[in-house]
Amino acid sequence: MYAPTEKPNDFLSVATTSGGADCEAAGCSADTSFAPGASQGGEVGQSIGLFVPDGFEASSLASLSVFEAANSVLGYNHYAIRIYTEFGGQVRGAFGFSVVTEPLPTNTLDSLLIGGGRAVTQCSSTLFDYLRRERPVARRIAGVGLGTFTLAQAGLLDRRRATTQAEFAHELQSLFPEVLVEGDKLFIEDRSIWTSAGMTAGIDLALALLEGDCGPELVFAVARHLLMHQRRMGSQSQTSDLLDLVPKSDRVQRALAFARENLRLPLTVESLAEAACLSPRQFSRLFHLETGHTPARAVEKLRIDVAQTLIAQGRLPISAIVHETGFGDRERMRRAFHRATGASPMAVRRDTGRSVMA
DNA sequence: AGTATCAACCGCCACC
DNA sequence: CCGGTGGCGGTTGATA
Repeated sequence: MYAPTEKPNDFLSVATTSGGADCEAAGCSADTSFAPGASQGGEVGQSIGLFVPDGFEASSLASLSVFEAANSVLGYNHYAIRIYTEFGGQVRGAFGFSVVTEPLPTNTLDSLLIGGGRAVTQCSSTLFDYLRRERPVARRIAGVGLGTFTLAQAGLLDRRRATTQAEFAHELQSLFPEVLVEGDKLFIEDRSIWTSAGMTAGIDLALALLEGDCGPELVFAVARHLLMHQRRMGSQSQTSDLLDLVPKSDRVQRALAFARENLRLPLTVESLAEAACLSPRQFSRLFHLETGHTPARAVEKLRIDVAQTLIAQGRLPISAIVHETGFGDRERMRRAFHRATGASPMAVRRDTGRSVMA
């Protein structure tokens, strides 16, 4: 659960002077009315900072939307959200737009996220010194996507488990042999250092940070606010088969949406075909053509994915998860898990308990 | 472990 | 003729 920070905050005053429109768009209102350490509605605010290097990718900013949404759901600024560069001022993203930033604060940050990008050149040694200095002070530090490389270069990931975008995992490992790279995970936490894969995995990481602060109920509300179909756990593979389920036609998309929303129903090919307004035969054919999966297999993958998430959360008994995911009975779910993961649901629960929250 | 049943899948063909 | 669609029937695999 959330532990209030006792640290002073000298950077909030900077925010009122240098926080520009870009900063406000990311959720940090220039006239933010709360200050960490002071109560509002019985809650204490926390500072979330994102460091962006020159040439950062826009997806680095996406993780901030989680904390912005949390503020929106809560109805007040529980999180003070800031974007930083080494010395403040404008920084240019990989795709041409600029963001107004503040200089990195000292001894004040509760959580620091590090963004990255393909176009990012060498970061300065001052930054690495800063990260090494802040690591024991900040409650948690996270490398989002290629930001993992910055943490590795600063030596923060030595003998720690870490992940990054799958296509750069090999490079990360060869450049930094001391890092225990797990290139297929969505996100990993190892002793308060978090790392994630690229793109939307940063959002999943941010949701996990939020859950640590405020509990699962707020996370569910924020996920709904962000119109996320389902949350993904860190242990899930970046190359999850679910990511392949991106059909081109409206009709197959309708059927998939129907399946996601009605996972508890039997979901036969016939019922999915009806949702897609196609004959079962044509639906089957089209579905396989567009997703590379047969309808029954895709439904099973959806069920397993949701079941894995619920199992990892550990809040529901297996029998309730069986019902929620439409498996019908424990034996069917156990067999489906064994087919997909080679392990039983209980083994997955034990495994995720170790690897996600370790 | 063996068996019956049924849904899913897929090749083929016909129709529009 | 071609592409999209639907029906039929055999095979396969999961389940009871």
